[in-house]
Amino acid sequence: MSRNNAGLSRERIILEALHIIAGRGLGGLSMRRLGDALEVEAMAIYHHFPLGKEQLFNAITAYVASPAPQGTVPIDPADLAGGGGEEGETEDPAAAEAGDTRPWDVRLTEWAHAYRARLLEFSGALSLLVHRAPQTPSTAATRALLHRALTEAGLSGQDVQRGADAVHSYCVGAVVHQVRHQDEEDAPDEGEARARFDFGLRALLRGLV
Amino acid sequence: MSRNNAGLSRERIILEALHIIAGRGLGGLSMRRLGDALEVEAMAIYHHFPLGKEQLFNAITAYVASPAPQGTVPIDPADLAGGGGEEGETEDPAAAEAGDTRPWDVRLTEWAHAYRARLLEFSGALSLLVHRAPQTPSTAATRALLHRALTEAGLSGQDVQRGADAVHSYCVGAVVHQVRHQDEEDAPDEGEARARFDFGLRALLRGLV
DNA sequence: ACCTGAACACCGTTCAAGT
DNA sequence: ACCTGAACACCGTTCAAGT
Repeated sequence: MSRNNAGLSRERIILEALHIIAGRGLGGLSMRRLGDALEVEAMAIYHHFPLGKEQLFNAITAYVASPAPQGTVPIDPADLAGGGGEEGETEDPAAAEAGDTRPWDVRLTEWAHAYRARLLEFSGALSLLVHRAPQTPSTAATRALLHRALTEAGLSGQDVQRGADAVHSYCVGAVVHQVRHQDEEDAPDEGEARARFDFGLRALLRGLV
Repeated sequence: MSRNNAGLSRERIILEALHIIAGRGLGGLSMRRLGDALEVEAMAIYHHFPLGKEQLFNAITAYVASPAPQGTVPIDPADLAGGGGEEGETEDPAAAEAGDTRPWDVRLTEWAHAYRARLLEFSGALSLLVHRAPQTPSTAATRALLHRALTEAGLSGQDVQRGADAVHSYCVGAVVHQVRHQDEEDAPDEGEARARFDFGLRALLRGLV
């Protein structure tokens, strides 16, 4: 029991926290329980997140809201109150998208589906997103992607930003709506849930252009 | 200090809880602090919410998500796990709306603005909505209103339900988006925030019909 | 640098007791 | 019926100490 290097890392901590959240809900995540799962004293976590649980929540939010290539945990010692991580580690998804020659609506819809899938995968942490908007390479890439697509669609001026906000809002809202109602008796299965998501997304895009 | 009837009620408790949440955030709401604010021992709250904090959270969610006439607190001893209150006390907003002869998009937009205002007013409790979908007279009235409006707009079959979900999703998502980013330096003022909300809502309605 | 272990203030909830 | 007050298990975090 008396080791002094348990191989802890921000990434391991975040992943284990997400695992606990998936199993017991956000309220079931305590520093002590997280320490147990990592086979470490709870206080060891504070060496990696000196600002405590709030900073851990910020990092979890940045991870969940960044549908980047797997393993790309934002690593930044300064994701202080209100901020998120900053550094990615694999190739830049914005650069990969820049040369994409497919129609704007195909690119946008593909992004929306990926984002939706990510939020659903970590739906237990979804409520963290309500009061945190971390800035990561992934969120910057998303903004660039949405702006390029909507500009190509014919929007200009402030309509580009407003359109991007509308698309982003719809995606988050649709996932929240699904998660909110998923325990009801007449809840749709994943096929119908996705069909509803697409129905609204198509309508929004149609009305936007 | 030795009174045994402090005039506590579910409504007073919910209102005081909302006041604490507005001032110190959801994490700042504790049963002990709530008791202090109500000038009562924390344990007195359990007489009105026997299932504890979880039941209180459900009741708060039902209150926030029910933009009914002021003072209409859902009063139901059985808003158990996952459920909300059931009984309203003032006149039925669905009945009031039934004879509304204005165009469908006007009625729908008016509802959306009222709902948005309600969610913004209690934005500190917004994250409670993510995992709770209370059923109240107000939510039933909302469903009826949306279905009537979208049917009048020409939708039919499952498109009515899908369209209603899309509108609902967009409204919640837009408020979440605004609250998420409201502490940033380039955050829009309320005028611009509302303009963005309208921009997306109009686009969605345009694409829906 | 990385982790432990005791300590402190606070928390949700139970339960027996008061009126 | 409505509220109190002590008690219990648990929590986040600080701090001095170990390696």
